[in-house]
Amino acid sequence: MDPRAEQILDHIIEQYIQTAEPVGSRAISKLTELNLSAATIRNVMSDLTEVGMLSQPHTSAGRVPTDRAYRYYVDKLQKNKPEETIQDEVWPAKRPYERLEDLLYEAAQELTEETHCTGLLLSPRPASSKLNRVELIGISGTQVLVVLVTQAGMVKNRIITLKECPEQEDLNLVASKLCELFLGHAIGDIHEGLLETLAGKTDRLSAHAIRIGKKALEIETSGEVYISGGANLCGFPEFNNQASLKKVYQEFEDKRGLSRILNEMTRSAGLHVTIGSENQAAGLESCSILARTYGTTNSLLGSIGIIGPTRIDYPKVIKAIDRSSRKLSYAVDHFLNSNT
Amino acid sequence: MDPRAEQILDHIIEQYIQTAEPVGSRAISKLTELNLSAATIRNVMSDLTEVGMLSQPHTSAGRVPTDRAYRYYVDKLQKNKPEETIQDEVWPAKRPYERLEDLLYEAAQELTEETHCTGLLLSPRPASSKLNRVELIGISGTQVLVVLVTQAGMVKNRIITLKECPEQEDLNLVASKLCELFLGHAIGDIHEGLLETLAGKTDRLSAHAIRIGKKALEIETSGEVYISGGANLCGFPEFNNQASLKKVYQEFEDKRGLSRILNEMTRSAGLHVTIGSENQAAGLESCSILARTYGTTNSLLGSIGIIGPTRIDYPKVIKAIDRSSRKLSYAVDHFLNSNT
DNA sequence: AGTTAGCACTCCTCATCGTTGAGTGCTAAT
DNA sequence: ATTAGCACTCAACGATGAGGAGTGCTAACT
Repeated sequence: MDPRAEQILDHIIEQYIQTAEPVGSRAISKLTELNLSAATIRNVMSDLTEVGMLSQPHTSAGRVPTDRAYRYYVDKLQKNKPEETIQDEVWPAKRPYERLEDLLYEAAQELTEETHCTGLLLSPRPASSKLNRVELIGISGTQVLVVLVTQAGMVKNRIITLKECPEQEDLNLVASKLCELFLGHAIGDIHEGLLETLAGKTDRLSAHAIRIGKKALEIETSGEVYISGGANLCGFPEFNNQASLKKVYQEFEDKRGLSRILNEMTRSAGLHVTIGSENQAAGLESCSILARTYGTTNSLLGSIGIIGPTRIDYPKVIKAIDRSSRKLSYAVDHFLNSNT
Repeated sequence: MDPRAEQILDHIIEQYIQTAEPVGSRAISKLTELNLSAATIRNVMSDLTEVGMLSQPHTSAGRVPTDRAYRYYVDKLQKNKPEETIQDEVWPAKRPYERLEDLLYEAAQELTEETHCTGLLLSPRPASSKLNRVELIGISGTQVLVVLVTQAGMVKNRIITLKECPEQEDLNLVASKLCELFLGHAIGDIHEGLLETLAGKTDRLSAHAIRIGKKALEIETSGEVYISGGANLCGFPEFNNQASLKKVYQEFEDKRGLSRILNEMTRSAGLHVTIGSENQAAGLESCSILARTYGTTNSLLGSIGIIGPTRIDYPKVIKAIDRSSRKLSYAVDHFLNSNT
């Protein structure tokens, strides 16, 4: 693409992000240093419309960037990013955190306030969390309360039902056996395969351990989605009617769509952006989602980011998310080290 | 108040609930069996306006019921209610529930779908829950994971930090001592007073128990608010602008206002209704909240209900809530009995 | 050949202005 | 006490027209 056309497109996008109004050729001619007449800009705009970067609400209106234009814009932003000159951001811990979740929520809320958008957070995937502790507590004839403590300090509990439930003493033995054998392994891995290593053993304890472990370690493979500041969407002109808001809020309730998108984003490190129709969720086709992974140096735990209209201030929001995710990573690292 | 005026007021309210449009004198004259001319109706309407039961959007529009009118209407509905002829509603358990919460959420969702409003649920107040089991699990030098199991089958865990943490063996002894002494007592009561009964004892274990129990049993005194179907509010004509929606959604996020209202409602058995400005929460002055307590015969656990615009179909919604809360009570009872 | 001024054209926006109609309040007759 | 009649109010609607922002095209300019 013509470099001059690129420049013009950038200006149109930035102008539209600021004003939410279709951008005309005159505005670009006046507001930029290009010293080009409106007529010239018009020719370029016409070309950009032909290649699907701009659209017109109606014949005599200005131009609006398409999803494709935002995609191009964001890709360029990422490419020209100053080479990760980043000093680690420090989290000014306001108070000691008891639970990892508290830390995560606070980070998301801070990001929400900073960007005036809606914050998204994907918590660490339980199945990928490393086992630190198992406790089995018989609570009735057939039911056992399973308490799993991960090395990330998260506590999960579930109640499982067994046909025949061993005595509490045996449960304790099974629990400590599981701990001993699988300490530090991902819970999902233990459940999916490692338990089988016990299959050869014929002692009573191992048999119990397999049977109970198979149920006790069955755990969510996706992280949980936390949403903060959903009401902020009511501030955007693109959501000025009930129908458009309803679609998004429905996605906020049935979180499966968001969960899929955020889990997908957590598969590789760094910033991920999905724009408008790129979102694989029916209600989010007029939204953009930006999120960045957080975690320790050698493992991605989850993602933190925001959701807003496709006309979102990408540069500003990306900066905020970068900072946020770094601060959060720092804090999580600190949290984990101080707890082991 | 004149019985005829009452009749007319009822008709106006019911008409307005159906149409969401100001109701005129002609409509009442034609639609009712009263055989009164529009002029007569007008006179009555004028009186009703004077006593604050009706209001006019503008001079030449019909009348709209005020909050006070809805209050009068709901009070009458309650008074004329057929004397609790109620057969217990049965919950057709679709699947076995592992956790009490699952049961509660499903009840709220069912109510939401039935009423097309937004469902509210207040879960049992942890501090009022009766203790069934305590486990103390040391997870680091100074931190102890506390697992509380209530007799309602709810599991709560928190992490507490102790200056000096006893060995796991001692923790186990403390836990079983606490269990033994306080089984079946409300956790809040134990924390507030019962622990003191140990103060006389001078043995090491009792000292530990007081110190740890004071921290371990510190627990929320309010139930948690669960909201289901928030997007449904987007369907009502009264919320057809961003500002009005935003106010309500902000209350959905910072749940303190709703929590206060629902907790208050749970103090006495039965149906509770707060209408418009009666709601002690800034964002809810154009909403009505209806909720009914649920629980076992001798203890109120929480409340289930709905929130919608003040122009809500009170008779229908009240019926739905009554049914729902009875079904839920039945199910909770069943759940508790099958688990002990 | 790229750029630009000029111009006709489109079409949204906004204000104006009757018109309509639903609804009211008042009065006088029943 | 009730009601018919009537004047009045005011939102809603549609038509009309001016204004203006913006476009696309063409012809002239560098």
